[in-house]
Amino acid sequence: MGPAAAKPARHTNLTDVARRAGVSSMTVSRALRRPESVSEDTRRRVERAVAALGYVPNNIAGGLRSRRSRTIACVIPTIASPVFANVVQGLTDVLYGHDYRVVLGTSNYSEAEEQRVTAGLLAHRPEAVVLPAGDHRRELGRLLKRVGVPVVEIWERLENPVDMNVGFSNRDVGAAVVTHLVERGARRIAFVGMGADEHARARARREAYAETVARLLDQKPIVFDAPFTIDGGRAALARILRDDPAIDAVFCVGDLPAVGVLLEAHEAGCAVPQRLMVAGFGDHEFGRQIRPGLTTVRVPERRIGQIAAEMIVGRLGDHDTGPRAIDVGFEVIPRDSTARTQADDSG
Amino acid sequence: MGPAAAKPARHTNLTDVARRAGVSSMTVSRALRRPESVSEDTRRRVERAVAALGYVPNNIAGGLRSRRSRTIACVIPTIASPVFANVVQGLTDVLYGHDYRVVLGTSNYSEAEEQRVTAGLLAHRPEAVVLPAGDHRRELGRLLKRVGVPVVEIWERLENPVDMNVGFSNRDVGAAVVTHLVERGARRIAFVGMGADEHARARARREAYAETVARLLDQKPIVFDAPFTIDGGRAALARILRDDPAIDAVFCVGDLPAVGVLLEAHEAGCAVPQRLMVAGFGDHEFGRQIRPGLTTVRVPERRIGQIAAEMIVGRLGDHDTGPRAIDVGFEVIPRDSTARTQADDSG
DNA sequence: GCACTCGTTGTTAACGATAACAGATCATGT
DNA sequence: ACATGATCTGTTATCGTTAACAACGAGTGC
Repeated sequence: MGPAAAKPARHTNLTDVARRAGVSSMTVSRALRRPESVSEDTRRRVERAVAALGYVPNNIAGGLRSRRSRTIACVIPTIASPVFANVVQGLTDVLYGHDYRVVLGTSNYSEAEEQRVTAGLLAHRPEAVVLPAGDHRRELGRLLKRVGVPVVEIWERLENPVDMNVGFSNRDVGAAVVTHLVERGARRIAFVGMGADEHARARARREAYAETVARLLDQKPIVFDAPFTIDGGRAALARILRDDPAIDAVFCVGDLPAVGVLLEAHEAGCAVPQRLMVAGFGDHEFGRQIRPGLTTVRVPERRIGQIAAEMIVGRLGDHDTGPRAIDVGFEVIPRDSTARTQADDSG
Repeated sequence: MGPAAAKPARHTNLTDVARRAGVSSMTVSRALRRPESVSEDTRRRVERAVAALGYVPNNIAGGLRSRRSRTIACVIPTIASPVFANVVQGLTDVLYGHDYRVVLGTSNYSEAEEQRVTAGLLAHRPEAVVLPAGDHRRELGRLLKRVGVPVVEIWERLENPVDMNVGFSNRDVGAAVVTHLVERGARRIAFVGMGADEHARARARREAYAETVARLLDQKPIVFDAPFTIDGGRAALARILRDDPAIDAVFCVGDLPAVGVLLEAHEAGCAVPQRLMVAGFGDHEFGRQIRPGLTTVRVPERRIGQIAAEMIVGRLGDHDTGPRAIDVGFEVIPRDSTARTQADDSG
């Protein structure tokens, strides 16, 4: 152990295997990648030599020559969020089955970082890049275009994707939830948003809320902003009950504040769903466990990752025919927080 | 767009840049990797040429020659668990700062899969491998040893790590929680475990529980097994109250069943913490929000990833002097579920 | 003025695999 | 018997970079 790091040792390579198997290295390469293209006898001898020498293929060398790194880059804001973790899980699930690996980068919700990280990943010559739909830097778009690598923008369904796109429409989400509430008897619906922290997805939900209450109830939007936390939701409901008691339903931008609304309602003696209905977004575990159960919207996160992977595999394979954009939709999960019966409604 | 996938196009390479800058490609390489090793003038000319041509370095080629892929492999059971997601986040946080990328693999809690995935990742010649401590297959250990790549086993602190190791001791966790309960006045403590699903970490906690109740209370272990869910915890407490009403504290193998215990206690009219104290493990969000708050154990997940990364960077750099094993410890978070006062205790 | 070092740059030969092509062998049909 | 094609294997050059070494000029000390 000297002071300097030991130079990584030489591994056994194709030539070693070839020598041992008594064939050329090209034959070994073939035997490993397309076993049906060599004779039965050769294949067996190569297999034995590989096992005996413990040969591990070197994708770096192969990738250099063939220009196919068998690597897909994925840049997300953070992995420490179930949303993106699930997407990545779906992505790897499918890609590994096709012998692609995933190289991960995190942008920590910073566009500058996203740009830097993506550029760094490109040095590894990924065969495709996956990143969340959103307000990328212009530079990043140009970089990706110049490199000419296939790109999948995920999560949000876009009007004009850079290349490929899988996601759902947050506008549709807003409309669906409001419609659900109205069907259950809501007559005056408030929206709990995130104020200055509002991102594009949240904005889309809010705007769709506004349009839909206008259309179905002829109501003006009533928006209460609060931090995206349980306590934020509590505070929001306190204000709602004080400022506008006629409100009989609340649509929260996410499940966390929605749970806060439920807890505050319980303490304030405000009956859910009889007096007030509550709906959130994201299908957080909380909402499933709390009583009454929280009506919410479930997005097929994992499925988004899987579909992105399938698109990539199709594009890189020899059957580049699949669609370039897919709307995976979402699911409104009705639970007790909006389970108002006709009898309740009349009260 | 023909039926076959287009062969990835040739990118601008070092030679292109060199030609434009009027130097040799070796000089460009140096200017990019160690700018201080070329003259001021040369550096500027190279920078300009790089910018003009939009050159993106090719790590595949560089890695082949230098045998340094600047890639770290990380194999975890699933990314869709906050535990591992946080570890990976910590890992990438640090590694990206040192210009390493993380290639991810998931084993889905299967040893066979772990073996396969790791072998696949090794083809990309990672400079180190990170994987959870645990019962790897023998083959895997041999493979890693033969390849000679540095390995960090994470999460659990091991007696005999394969190579490097960062984690905490689940035995210490068990002892610390029981000690906490005893200090708060517990006299008869039950353990809610996971029965047949018990993994090595859970077992360590259970065994330490048994030893510590023996030592401090001269009590025999009282174990109730239940599924690792909220409902499992509910069922476990129902049995506890029926079978052994003298029990005044419950240590659950995880927060999920512990929350179930809390909920069931509430419904059964069993006062927490006065009549019964409850402790869990994992610092799940639930436990923070529920009332009474759940006493639990917090493990510095992200820190584990960061330390693993630091160990790797040290090992691969020219200062291979750091420790090869680190116990990151853990933190008992006392909340109301064990906040019994002296007065309570006497009742 | 000579040997020597230092800083800078260039030249050459890998790294380990695979694409592309060429050659060998063998069966088959005519 | 011979062309034809199918099947299998070998040879050569190459992917883009960097390690290793060589070379050169300028400055330095004696």
